[in-house]
Amino acid sequence: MSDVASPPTRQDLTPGDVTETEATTTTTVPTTGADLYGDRKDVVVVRVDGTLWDLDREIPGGAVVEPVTIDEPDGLDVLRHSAAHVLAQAVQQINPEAKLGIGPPVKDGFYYDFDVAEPFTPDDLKALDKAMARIIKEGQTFRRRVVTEEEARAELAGEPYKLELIGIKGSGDDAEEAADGASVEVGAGELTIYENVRGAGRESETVVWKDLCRGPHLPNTKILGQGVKLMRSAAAYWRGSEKNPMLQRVYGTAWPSKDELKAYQERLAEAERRDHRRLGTEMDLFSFPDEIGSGLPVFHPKGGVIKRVMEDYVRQRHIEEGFDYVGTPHISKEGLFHTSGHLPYYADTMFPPMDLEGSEYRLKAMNCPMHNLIFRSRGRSYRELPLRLFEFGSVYRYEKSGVVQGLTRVRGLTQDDSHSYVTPDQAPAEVKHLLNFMLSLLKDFGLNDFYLEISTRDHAKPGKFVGSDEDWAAATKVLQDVATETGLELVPDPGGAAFYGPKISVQAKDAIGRTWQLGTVQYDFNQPEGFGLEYTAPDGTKQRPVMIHSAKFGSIERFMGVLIEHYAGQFPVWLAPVQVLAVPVAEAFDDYLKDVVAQLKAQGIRAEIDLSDDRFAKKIRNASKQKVPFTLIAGGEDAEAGAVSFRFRDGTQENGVLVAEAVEKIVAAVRDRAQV
RNA sequence: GCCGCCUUAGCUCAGUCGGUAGAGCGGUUCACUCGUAAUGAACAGGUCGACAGUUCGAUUCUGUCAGGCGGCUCCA
Repeated sequence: MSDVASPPTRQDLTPGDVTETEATTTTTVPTTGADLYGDRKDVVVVRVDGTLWDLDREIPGGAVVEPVTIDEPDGLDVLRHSAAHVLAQAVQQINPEAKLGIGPPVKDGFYYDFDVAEPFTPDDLKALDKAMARIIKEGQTFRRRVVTEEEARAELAGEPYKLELIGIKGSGDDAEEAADGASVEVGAGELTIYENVRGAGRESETVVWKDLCRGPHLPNTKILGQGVKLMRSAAAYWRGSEKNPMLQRVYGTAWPSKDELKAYQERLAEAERRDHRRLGTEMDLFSFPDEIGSGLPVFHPKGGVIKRVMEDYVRQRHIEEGFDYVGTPHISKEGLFHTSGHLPYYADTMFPPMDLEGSEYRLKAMNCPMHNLIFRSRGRSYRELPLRLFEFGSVYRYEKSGVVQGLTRVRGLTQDDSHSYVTPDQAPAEVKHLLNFMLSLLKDFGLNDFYLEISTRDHAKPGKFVGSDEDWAAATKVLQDVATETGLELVPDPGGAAFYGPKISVQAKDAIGRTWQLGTVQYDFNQPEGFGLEYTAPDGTKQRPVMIHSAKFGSIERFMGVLIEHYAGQFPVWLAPVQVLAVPVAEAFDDYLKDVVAQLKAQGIRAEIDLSDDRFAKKIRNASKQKVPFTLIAGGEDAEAGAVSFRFRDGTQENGVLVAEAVEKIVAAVRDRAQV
C-alpha cells in the first residue's frame, strides 16, 4: 500500500507525544523491518512513515518505523489479504483457465473474484481448502517486485481484469473510486507484482505464482497457519456494476490462530440460533404465506402481541412528546407522488399503478405526501408550529425479488412515521428533540449502544438531489450540529441522502455486536415547496415551513426482527407474548393455579396455565422452549403455604413466594420493562 | 433484477439409479401421571412447490414459473 494518503501517523508527533505501547523507531541508516523486528513473531509488517511495508523491504534512513502485529486491524487486513492470494493461487492451480479479479480483505475475512466457466460447487470449495492448506504448510515466501506499466502489461497479458485495473490507474482515476477493493491491487503509486516463492533463498527456489498487487503481505504463507477457512461462493458483478460481467466470488475467513477461527465460527452459529426467521417459526410469531406473496408477513397471535405492545407504547410516547396521531389510506392517485417529487426518483420501487375510473392509483410507498395534505387542509398559524403528525403508516415497496429477506427487508411494512412542520428557526431544536426522543425510545426497548450516520448529497450526482447548494448546506449544518451534540460517534455517508434533503440515521448495536440501521431524521425543504405549504407569520405574511421526517424504528417489522435477534427470543417481560405460564405439579393443583392466573389476568398480565395431560417434567420443558419469562409452579408445599414457585428462563428458581407477592413482582417487572 | 443452490407431512429431515413414499417432533384419542427439559400406545396427516415436456409410467429426467437460502446490485 505504497504512497497512498493514509490516516494521521505518529510521524507527526514529537517523541514525547507517543503514548501508545508500540514504540516507534527512527532509522538512521537503511534497514528492513525484518532486521528491526525479526525476533518478534507477531510482527507481520511495518508502518513506515505511516504506510504499511513488507518486512523485507529496504527502509531508507530517517524514516519513522513502527511494528504492526498480526492481531491489530492493519495486521489482520494483511493476514486476510495474504489469505486471498493463497486462495487465488489454489484456484489457478486447480483451474489454470480461471481469470483473476480482485481479492481484498473484508470484515472477518477476505474474498477473491474469478472469471471461471463453471461456478464453484461446495466440493470445489473443499478441494480449494485442501490446496490452500498445502500452500500454507509449505511456507511460500511473498516477494515484492516493482514493475513498469509495460512490464506489468506483458506479464499479465493473460489476465484481462488485471489489465483493466492497470488501465484505470493509467487513466488517472482514483483506483479506490474505480472499483471497491481495486486499490488493493493497484495503489496510487508504483505498480508492483507479488510472487509466491517456493524454497526462497535456496538454489532450487521457484516462483510458483504471481499477482499484480500493491501489498503488503505476510513474509510467509506459513503464518496463516490453521486460521483460514473458505466459507461460501457467490456471484458478484465485476467492479460492482450490474452492467459488467458476473464473476464468481469465493469468501473466506482468516484469523491469527485456530482458536480465533473457532470462536468466529461459534459467533456465526450463535447468530444462526438467533435468526429471527427461525425463531419466528419456532415461537409461532409470524409467517410469509406464499399465497400472499414474497415479503408480505402475517403476524400470528403471539407475534401480534409483540407488534401491538410495541405500537401501543410508541403511540403513547409520541402523544406525550407532542405528536398528533393521524391516519391515512394505503393507496392514492399517483398525482400525489408527482407533487411530492417521489415518482421520478422511486418509480422503480413503487408497485405499478392500477387504473380505476380513469385515474391511476398507486400503493403508498411513503406517508409524507398525505401528511402534507393534512397540514394543507386549512390555514395554519405560526402559533401551531411545531405541528407534529404521527402515524403507523402501512407502506408498500416493490423490493427486487433478490433482496427480500425475513422481516428486515419486506414489501409491506409499517412505518412509525412522523412529520414535524416547523419554522426554519425552530428546525434545530426540533431535530434535537426528535433525535433524543428516538434514542430514548430505543433505550426503552433495551438497545443502548448507538452511532449515527449522516447522509449528505453527492455533488458528483446532481440529478439525484433537488434544491440549491445553499439550502443543502444549511440543512446539513443543522443535522451535523445536532448530531455532534449527542456525543455519539458520527459516520459520514456522502451521497446517501434522500432526494429532498440530508438525513441522520441511528445505527444500533445488538447483544452480539451486530449493527442495524434503525430510525432516521430527515430535513426537508423541498416538499413544503412542492405542496405550497404555508403558515401565517406574526406579521401576517405567508411563510413556508420546513418539514422534518422521522421514523424512530424505521419499520415495526424490521425492528421486531432486530429485537428477536437481540434478545434471542427471550423478550423482556413487557414484550413477551406470554408473560406467565402456570404449571401445576399435578392435576390436584389445577384449580389453585387457575385462581392465581385469574388474579394475574385481572392485573393485565398475559398469563396462561398448562392444563394438558403431559407429565410435569414435560410441561417444564414446554415452558422452557416457549421462552416464557415467568414459569409459576405450584404443588402441595406451595398450596399449603398460599405460595407459588418461580422458575426463570435460565433454570434458576425462587420457591415459596406468597401469591400476592408473586403478583406484585410480576406486575412490577412489566411496569419497569424489566428483563428477567 | 443478476448468479448459484434449495423446495418431500404443521416443523426438521430421510428416500425413490423412473414403477405415486418414511422417521422424529408436533396434532388427535386412550391409558398413565404429586416437584423441575421428552410416560407409553394407537390413529390421523403428503397430487413429493406449480405448470408443461420426454416416457407405457414422472416425486425422480428436461423446461418455464413461484417461493426460500447465500451473495451481487439496490434500499425514500
